[in-house]
Amino acid sequence: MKSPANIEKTVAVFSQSGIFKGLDLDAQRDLAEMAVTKQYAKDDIVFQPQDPCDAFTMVIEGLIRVSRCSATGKRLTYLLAGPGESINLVGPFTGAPRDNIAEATDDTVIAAIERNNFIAFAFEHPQVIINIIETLGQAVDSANSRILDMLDKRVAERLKRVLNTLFKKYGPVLNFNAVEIAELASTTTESALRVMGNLRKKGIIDKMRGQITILKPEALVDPEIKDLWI
Amino acid sequence: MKSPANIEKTVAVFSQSGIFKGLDLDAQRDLAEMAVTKQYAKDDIVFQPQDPCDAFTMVIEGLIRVSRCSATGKRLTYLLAGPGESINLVGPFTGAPRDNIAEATDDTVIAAIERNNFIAFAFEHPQVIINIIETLGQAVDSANSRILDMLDKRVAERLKRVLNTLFKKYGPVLNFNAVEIAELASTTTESALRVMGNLRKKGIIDKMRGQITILKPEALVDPEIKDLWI
DNA sequence: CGCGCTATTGATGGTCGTCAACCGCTGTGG
DNA sequence: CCACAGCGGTTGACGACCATCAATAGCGCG
Repeated sequence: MKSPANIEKTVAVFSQSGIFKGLDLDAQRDLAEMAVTKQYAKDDIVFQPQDPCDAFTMVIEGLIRVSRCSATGKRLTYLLAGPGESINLVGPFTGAPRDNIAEATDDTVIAAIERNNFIAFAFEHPQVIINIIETLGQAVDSANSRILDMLDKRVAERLKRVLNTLFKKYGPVLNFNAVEIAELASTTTESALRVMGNLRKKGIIDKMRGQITILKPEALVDPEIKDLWI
Repeated sequence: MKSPANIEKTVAVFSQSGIFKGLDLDAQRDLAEMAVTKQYAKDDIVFQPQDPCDAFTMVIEGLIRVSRCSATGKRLTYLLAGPGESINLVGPFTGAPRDNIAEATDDTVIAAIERNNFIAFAFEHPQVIINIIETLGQAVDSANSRILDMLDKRVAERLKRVLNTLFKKYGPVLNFNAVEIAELASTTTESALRVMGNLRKKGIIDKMRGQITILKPEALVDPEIKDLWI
């Protein structure tokens, strides 16, 4: 759990993360010493609505989907956290539960830092606080931008934006199925499938079960539109 | 500008605010001494997209609307800031411009604290940082909840939610016109008008030019649904 | 008094959510 | 090793909801 190799791996991820980037190496190593790593298998639940928050959590390896459900069971995915991304920026400061659910979409390793230790560390390193606030600002902007998209974009355009964002983040081969794409584009599975059917006919993407391949990324780009933050 | 009466007024607002609540009085007074108050008339613009942020800003009196525009000119209002609410929680920490526009909807007085002074103060009073992060968390949750509402609620339900939230925040007499309500409910002016026409026929609200009166607040409540944060 | 903005209501059509049926994998259990 | 269940993918038909356009009326301000 606390083997030197483990610590080094954790430090390596921290140093590339949006939150801890730029801290001096000693501080990052102190932090890594405080971290406990945990393993999750595909589809394991990392936290649920109602769970209080007792630890800051960052993905070391793999991918975690953070989403929120409506009363009628529709699901909105608002964060896909890969290595170096945190799945709970607010929780450690308040300890309170939120309405989100976090699930591993792959075999995943996380680093968890007990909330009080994390808070103490953050206040000793103000840049960490600033990074957190900046990231939360991006989350707010991204959510508002999705609302505007729903007002004046059709499903096809929203979906292209999602695919383009995923392409920039993960490259041309995307391991997502239609349900997951729909939850990112705020639409239904059927509509997502229909639109992707068109994109396939046009030779812009290809796909097989659970996998989408972007063939012509340039066809997805809408100039004037910023990427999403997910 | 820095008359004792002014300072006292500012302290009084700070002490009721979500961000500075609970700080000891000396600290609040120190902060108020740093603040510069400014007046805005109805429809004045407080900041615009592209404006860098150089001061933390809190409303002392009046009301400021913070919204964001889409490429096609649609506008989404995501914050109505009254006394004790801040209109830029992220900006002071990054200094960077964002895509929001802030306008006074009434004659309004704000307190502005130069960004570096504010940051220094916040780091000396960690509770302020925690309050800011908690508030940003509410903003993210509220935005996501609006997205879910657009997926599985009809315009009538969204609008009732908006009216109910405004009622709780401002009481039964609301000085908003149909355009402003539409921008809060993510719909068009016509639809907002139509729905409010129905509510009037049912005796739930009354309205005249630029003013809505809630007659039966209980008819707006949807159990199971939390209030919005706007 | 006339211009402009808000309110109001009607008519129309498009988008897309919903329901339903079907196909082809894939993995499991007999 | 095969059969079957179950899930993801695919396509079609239908219709509700609501954005859009349009036309008009009322109020306020210079």
